[in-house]
Amino acid sequence: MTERYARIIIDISHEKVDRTFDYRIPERLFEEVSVGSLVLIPFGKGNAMRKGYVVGITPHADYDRDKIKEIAGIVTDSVTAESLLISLAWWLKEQYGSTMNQALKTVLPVKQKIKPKEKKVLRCLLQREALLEAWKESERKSYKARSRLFLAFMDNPLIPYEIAVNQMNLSSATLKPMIEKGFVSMESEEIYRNPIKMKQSQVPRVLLNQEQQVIVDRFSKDYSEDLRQTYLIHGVTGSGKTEVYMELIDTVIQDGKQVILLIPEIALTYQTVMRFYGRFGSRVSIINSRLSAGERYDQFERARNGDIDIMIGPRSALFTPFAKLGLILIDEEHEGAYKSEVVPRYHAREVAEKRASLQGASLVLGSATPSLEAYTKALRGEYLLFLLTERAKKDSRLANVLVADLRQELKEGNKTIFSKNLKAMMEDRLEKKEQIMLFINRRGYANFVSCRSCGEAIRCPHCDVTLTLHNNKSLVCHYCGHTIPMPEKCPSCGSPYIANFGVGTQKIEQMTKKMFPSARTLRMDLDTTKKKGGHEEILTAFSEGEADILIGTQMIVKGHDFPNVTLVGVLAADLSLYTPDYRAAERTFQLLTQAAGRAGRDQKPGDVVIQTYSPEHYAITAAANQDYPTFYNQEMVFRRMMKYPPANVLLTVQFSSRNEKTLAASADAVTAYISPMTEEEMVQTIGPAEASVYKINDIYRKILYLKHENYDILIKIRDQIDGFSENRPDLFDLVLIQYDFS
DNA sequence: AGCACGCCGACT
DNA sequence: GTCGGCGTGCTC
Repeated sequence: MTERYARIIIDISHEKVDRTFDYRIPERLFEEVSVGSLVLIPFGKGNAMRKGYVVGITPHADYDRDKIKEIAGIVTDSVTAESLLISLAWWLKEQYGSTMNQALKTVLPVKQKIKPKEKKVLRCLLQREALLEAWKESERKSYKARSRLFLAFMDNPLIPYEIAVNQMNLSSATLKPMIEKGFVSMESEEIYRNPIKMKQSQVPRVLLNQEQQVIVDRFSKDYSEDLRQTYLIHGVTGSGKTEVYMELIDTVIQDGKQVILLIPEIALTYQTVMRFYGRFGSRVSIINSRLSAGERYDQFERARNGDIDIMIGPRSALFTPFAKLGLILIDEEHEGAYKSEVVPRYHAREVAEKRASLQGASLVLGSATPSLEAYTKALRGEYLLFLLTERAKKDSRLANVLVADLRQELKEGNKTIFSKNLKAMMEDRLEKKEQIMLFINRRGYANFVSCRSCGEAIRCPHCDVTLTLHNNKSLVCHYCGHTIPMPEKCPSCGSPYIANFGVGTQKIEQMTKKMFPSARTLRMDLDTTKKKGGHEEILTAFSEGEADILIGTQMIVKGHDFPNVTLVGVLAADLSLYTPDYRAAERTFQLLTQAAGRAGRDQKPGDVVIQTYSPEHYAITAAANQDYPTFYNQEMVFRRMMKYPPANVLLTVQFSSRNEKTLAASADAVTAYISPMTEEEMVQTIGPAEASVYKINDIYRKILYLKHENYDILIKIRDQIDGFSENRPDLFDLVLIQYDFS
């Protein structure tokens, strides 16, 4: 007789039980129990019934046969969304390499806290006299735990249960008899949270142009015919993708289904939010990283209860527990923020595809500069591609782009950061009272400080990077935050001639003020937007015309509409082009295209000046011509030649350790161990090599790259590495191995 | 989380 | 000796 066992996670959130337990599946439940099921199981000494999630099914349990208990039953009441998310967690674990717990925490972030709405409180039932008496008694008998509690009650008759357990180290073994004796009572206090307050304004429905209408019509037709697939909308900046999204959302919620809209956090501005509120009112909810765990829980709860139909948010909104999901939209699909930086290192696009297929939902991706991955799939016919080539606003045209060759400028003796053309155009716009945006892909005052005598750069003692000068008085490490005051003289040779190199936003601002003394400038970078709402504040000030020139990093090129901006200057396009990353050209193209899209959003024509030392590079010429297909073809030649994604799958294995020697030994051992398999399967192996920043926070890192066209083979190799490292604690106890697929 | 076990001081 | 509080460890 065959037996089946289920691997189950107990529905209690506590570190100690944060793992799987095996249970026998009774034959009568063979049909019903599958990965993702929510089941009832007897747990612990008292066999108390608890909920558990089935995360795996095996024919053999690796636990003492006699001690294994049986699943008591299955929980059926309306848990579809939850069990679906559990199976999604399982998929995440398999696909990206993490533990089931890490995957579950990603998918059910609110499971961390048990019912945050309810807060348990201990109330003292003794009067002052009796309390004093009880305390003396417990002191005399040296009942330490009780004594601590009584003492605390003297100050306050109400003590949160959590504090009693965690800080006062009281256990239920102590509390239970005290409750029975009537000394204390346990109460749960309801805490009501205010829902987000937003007024609903009536936004007039915009008439779609023909290109937009084509998308809506096709989607609606497919949707009504129960055809679910992935669509890629490639729309130039300002082509009105949001209007299309709203129509698609409308189609789906009219059908009684729910919608998730993913937006990069940085683009989740007040303006955007208000547009959706205006159209869909209180059926919309928003999550962002500033919400507290409780507020977040509430929003997910509202989704679960069916109080809302639309969830808008960053990556994590993907796990909104909608039971009847009909559509997932990913705006700015190419954004790096859609890739998780922590284990499991999932990509929202891939997870969205999986979730959509699990729940029978459609997926719509939108971008002005699609990722090579998405565009490749669209060309292969896996996605349905739509184009939006016109700007939605009447009379608004794409900007004229001019590329300024900085090598030439230098030859002609121009040592400022502004090329002739840019300077002339800036003067012209200031004259006309039109606005200018200056874009630089760096923050801080300068890249690094170095000595002109000995050439030594000042470096972070914990990380393998140079320190960055801030406000001309302190040096900050951008990796670990280590800060020292700007030294008077060179720490290595003592020479007083030390100075900053490179250019940052602060320096640009200073130089701009020098060159255009009458212009009012605003600066926007990580430093000026650190405080809450700083972001919004600066953008609002600029859009209300409080400044003539906005200087900033990446963040100024996202989203916002500034009708009065007619000139955009990209000061050094090369900065992102020569980073040690195979995506450098793609990212540069995207940034330049987005930046160019900021100019001339209204009737007034716009100009863009791209300053560069590599005017002939295809990422720059293609961006200047707003020519995505040419860029795509060129870049794909490079990716195919180098076997980089999306031509191949790239598995990055990162080894990290505080001990440099152990690190090298373990990385080499792994490489040697997998070499028979990599040779047989023709997997291209690079490394192990030191990471581009070898040391961060005193932890050394080495990288091993594996390339192959077949995902499954790389997964097999990953599993081999996992097995190997588990069997060699001598090498891997102090080494952390992390995987990343791209 | 919640139960049981074993340790240890207090009381008879 | 016994009783009972307290801290810890385990739960398939």
